[in-house]
Amino acid sequence: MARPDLQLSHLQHEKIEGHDATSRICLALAHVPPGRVVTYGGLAELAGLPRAARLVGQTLRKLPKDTKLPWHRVVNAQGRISIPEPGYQRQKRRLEDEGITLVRGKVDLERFRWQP
DNA sequence: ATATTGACGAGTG
DNA sequence: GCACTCGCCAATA
Repeated sequence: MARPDLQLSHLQHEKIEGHDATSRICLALAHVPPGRVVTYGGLAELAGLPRAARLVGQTLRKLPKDTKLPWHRVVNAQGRISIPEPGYQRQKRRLEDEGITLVRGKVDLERFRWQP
């Protein structure tokens, strides 16, 4: 992995192709707008890596704590937060701060899923 | 080079 | 809804 955490300013107009898996995932993630969410599998597809949902999880897991990337906008296919405490609370808080509410522990994907 | 490991997902009972 | 299995795939060990 050449670049574990790319800076947003460097991502904006960069092409997806030609990067390693980690970079492509970060690039795709940087495009997910506030107030919307994507699933791990969905992000993998956006990154051009179909069926690499687990790789997305593995990649997000090691992002630096102070990353500017919207890691919190990624939930699992059931709309549930997929990380253990204390991360769970951190992510939930961040989502709610963007107006994304969790009903019975789940995000309503019908309403908040982002589709470019 | 082989085996294990998941912030996963779809299918089944 | 819950528990389990199986397939997936790159990173790690």
